Amino acid sequence: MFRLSKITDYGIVILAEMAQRSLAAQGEGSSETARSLNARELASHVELPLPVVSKVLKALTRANILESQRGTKGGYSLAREPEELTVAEMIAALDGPLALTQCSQGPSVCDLEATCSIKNPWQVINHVVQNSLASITLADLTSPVFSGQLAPLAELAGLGRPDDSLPGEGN
Amino acid sequence: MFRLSKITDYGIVILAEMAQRSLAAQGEGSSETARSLNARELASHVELPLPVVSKVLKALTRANILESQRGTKGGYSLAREPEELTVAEMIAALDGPLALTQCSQGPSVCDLEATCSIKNPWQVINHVVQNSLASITLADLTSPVFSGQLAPLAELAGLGRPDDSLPGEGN
DNA sequence: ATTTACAGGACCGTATTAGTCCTGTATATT
DNA sequence: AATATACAGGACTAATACGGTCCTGTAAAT
Repeated sequence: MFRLSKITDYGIVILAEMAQRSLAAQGEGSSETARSLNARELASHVELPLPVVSKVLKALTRANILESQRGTKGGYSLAREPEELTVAEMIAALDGPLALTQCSQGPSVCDLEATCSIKNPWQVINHVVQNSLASITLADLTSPVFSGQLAPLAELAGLGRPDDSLPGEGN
Repeated sequence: MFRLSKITDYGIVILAEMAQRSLAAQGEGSSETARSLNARELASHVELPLPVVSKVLKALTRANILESQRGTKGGYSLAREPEELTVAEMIAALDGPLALTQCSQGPSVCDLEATCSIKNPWQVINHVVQNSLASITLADLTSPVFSGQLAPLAELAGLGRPDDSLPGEGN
């Protein structure tokens, strides 16, 4: 169905929440470093079950997107500034590396390798998508003036050809 | 895992095959209209089981990407010139419309709609990817000088930010 | 009338996903 | 030190989706 997993979806929601909180904390004159939030707090803020949130947080920590602190006053905090964290990275951390089709993963993975004549093209397509996702940061996602900010990006994608797919509801 | 379905993968291979054949037919001085190929022929050319190929062909026909002819001398042919058919369309036809996350599909599909603050951003991300895919045509895929042809496209994607995701094998 | 080939589903085994839970380890407090 | 808190890393299960096959019907040519 060409859809991201729910875990990834949740992950981005959670990261957006964290980015906004750290922003708010800065705004009210706290110290620069964002306070770390524990899994329970985050779960209640995004209204998702604790085990799910916990799973996501652990995965993001393994991917070095979050930093964790154990113990009584433990919790999670962003390992980087929101401007430095791309959507592509978040997806790679939670959904695995982007590989739209088998042969994009590397040689000898696809059964059709011998007969298929479009290996390279698929790999390029992969890169195009990858780079699209790498061009959007967590900061972009939480920015209140988001649509304005992303306008150049939309243009970028539009450079190719007008969007003539998705022909209405004709399915 | 954020991967296209095999059906989609096959579909693009099949379409590429058809595009190349119609090109070859033009080259050897046949009439302008490409001869239609039946499912059996196509299956043997791409070395895939007939039922699978048949399934793909039917789906592509429903999506108006192919035209079908029934009966003894029946078969399938491209409904449009390869230059007019985008990868985004092929994917939409076989994998369903691109919706990276639930809330991209439309209002009231996502459980988190009330609390989630990043609806629009997801939709924009969706569009960026969509437009990337819409910028590549079937003709691009079969072109022998493909990598050269796509260079501007790769640049296009690179405009955003260098590809800093996929941090090696660090998973 | 018969043969060929597409149309449109139903169907089922397998693999993936979503979500929960359990055991272990690090840290802060008392 | 003992205890409570919170993360780390898996194992595990039910539900879902996917891949692939097959069956019945309809259109077209001989």
